[in-house]
Amino acid sequence: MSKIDSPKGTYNISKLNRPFVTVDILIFTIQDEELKTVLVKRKDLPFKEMWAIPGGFVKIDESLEEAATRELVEETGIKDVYLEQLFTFGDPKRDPRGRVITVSYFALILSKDLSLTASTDAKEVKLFSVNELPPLAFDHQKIIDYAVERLKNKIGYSNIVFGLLPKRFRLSDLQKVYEIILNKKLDKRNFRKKMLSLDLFKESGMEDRTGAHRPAMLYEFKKREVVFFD
Amino acid sequence: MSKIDSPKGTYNISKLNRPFVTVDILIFTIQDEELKTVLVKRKDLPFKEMWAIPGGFVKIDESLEEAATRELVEETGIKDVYLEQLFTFGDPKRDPRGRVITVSYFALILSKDLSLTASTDAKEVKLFSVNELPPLAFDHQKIIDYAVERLKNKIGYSNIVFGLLPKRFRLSDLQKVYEIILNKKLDKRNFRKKMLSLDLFKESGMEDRTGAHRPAMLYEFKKREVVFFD
DNA sequence: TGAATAGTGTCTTTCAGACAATATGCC
DNA sequence: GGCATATTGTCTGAAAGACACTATTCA
Repeated sequence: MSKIDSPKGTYNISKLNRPFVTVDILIFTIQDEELKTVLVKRKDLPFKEMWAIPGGFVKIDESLEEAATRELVEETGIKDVYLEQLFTFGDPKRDPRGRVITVSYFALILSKDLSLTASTDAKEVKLFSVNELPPLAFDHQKIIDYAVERLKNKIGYSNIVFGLLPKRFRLSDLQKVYEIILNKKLDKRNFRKKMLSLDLFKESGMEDRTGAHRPAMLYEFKKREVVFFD
Repeated sequence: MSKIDSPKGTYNISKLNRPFVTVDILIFTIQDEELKTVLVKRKDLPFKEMWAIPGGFVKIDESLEEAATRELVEETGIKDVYLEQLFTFGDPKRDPRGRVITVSYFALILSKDLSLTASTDAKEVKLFSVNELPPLAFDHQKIIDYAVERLKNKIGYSNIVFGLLPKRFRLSDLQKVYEIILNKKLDKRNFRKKMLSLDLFKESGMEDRTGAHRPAMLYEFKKREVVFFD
C-alpha cells in the first residue's frame, strides 16, 4: 500500500496527516439506586489526575467493536455484553496533543458482575453517579451527557435494560431500573400493564421470598438480545 | 506533540499505526417519485469503475462535520443543509488498500437544487433510486441500507423532510414525500389531521393553481431546522 | 359538465395516565 | 395482628386508523 485515492485524485500516503482513532466506552450500571458510570483517573498529561471515560487506541487490525470489547474486558473483565455505538466525536481541538477522533460505545452491566479491581494496572478506576460527576478530561462530559440522553430514549422503545437485570428479577426491580434511569417515579399498575403487554418476559416459576411480605414472582427475559418495540 | 498516552501507559507516536479517516456523505433527494441518492463512479483501483458514496479524507484541522459539509459542497454546490451523523464503519477489511475508518453522514436535498454537473472534476456523478442500486464499492451497500432505515424511522418523529420540500408546498406534496420514503400509501385524511396537529407549518396565504382542478393551499415550515415530536 | 385534485368528519379501537383496594407471607 | 410488598381493574382522554363524500377549478 503506497498510494490511496480520493474523490479528488491520488494522494501520496506520506503526505496524508492521519488522525489517531480511539474508542471510548461508557460502562453504565446501577448501584445504590443510582445510575453510575465507570471512570478512570488519568496518570499523564494532559488532564493529569482528572477522571476520564475508559478507552484506548484502535489497533490497526481490529474492528471498532472489537476494540470496544477489548477495552471493556480490560476494564471490567466482562465479555458478551450488548455494545452500542453512540457517536463519533472528532473536533480537531478536543485533545490538546493532536488530532484524536474517538468512536464512543456504551454498555449496560450488572453491578455485581463488575470487578473493577480486577484491572491489572495500578490505575484508579471508580464508579460515579452520572448526577455527581467530577470534572472530566477532554470533552468527556459532553459524551456522557449524550449517552445518558440516548439511554433515556432507548429504554422507551427497546429492551436494552436486560443488561442491568439478573437472570431472574421482580417486576418491581424492572420498574426501579426505569425510575432510576428516567429519574422519575412511575405508576406501578400502568408500568406492569405496559411491560407485560410487550411479551418480552416470561414467568420463571420461581418466587422471591426475601423480606416479611408477600413473595414476588420472578420473571426472565425471553431473549437477552436487543429487541425494539412500539 | 511527540508522545501520546493511553490507558495502558505511554506510546511513542512513531510506533502507532494510524488509520485513515474519511467521511462518506449520503445525499438523498426525491426525483420522479423515487428516493434517490448521489453516487460517483470510481476512477481508480480498487473497485475501479464501480459506483460509490461520495466522500473523502478528513483534513487534519477540520472537524468531521466540516469535512462532510465540504464534501457536500464539492459534490453538489449546496451548503446550509441539515447534516446528520449516521454511523462509523471501521471493519479492518472494508478497504483492501489498508485501514480506512469512515464516518458517514446524510443530507436531504431538494432535487432541483442539485447541480451535479457543477462538479469541477470530470467525474461521473449520478442519482440512483435506492431501490435500483448498481453494485457498489466497499461496504457502501450496507451503509446505504442503514441510512435508508434511519431515514424511515426519523421521519416518524421529526420534521427532517423539510429538506426535501421547497419553501412552499401542498400537503399532498408532503404526503407524497412520506409515501415515497416509507414505500407505502397513507390515508389522506389521517395524514393531514396528524401533520396539521403538529403545528410545524403555517399557511403561506398562496395557492397552487396548476392543473384543471381545485387549487391547493400552500404551506411553509415554521422552522427549517430539525424539531422532534411525539 | 366532466376531469382532476383539494378538503373535510365520524366512528371505533387502542393506548396512556390517573387512581386505591385486596392478597400474601413473615415476624 | 401488624408490617411490608405484590398484585389487580376501571375510568377517562388522546391519538391512531378505517372509511366516503363534497368543493373547486379548468378545459
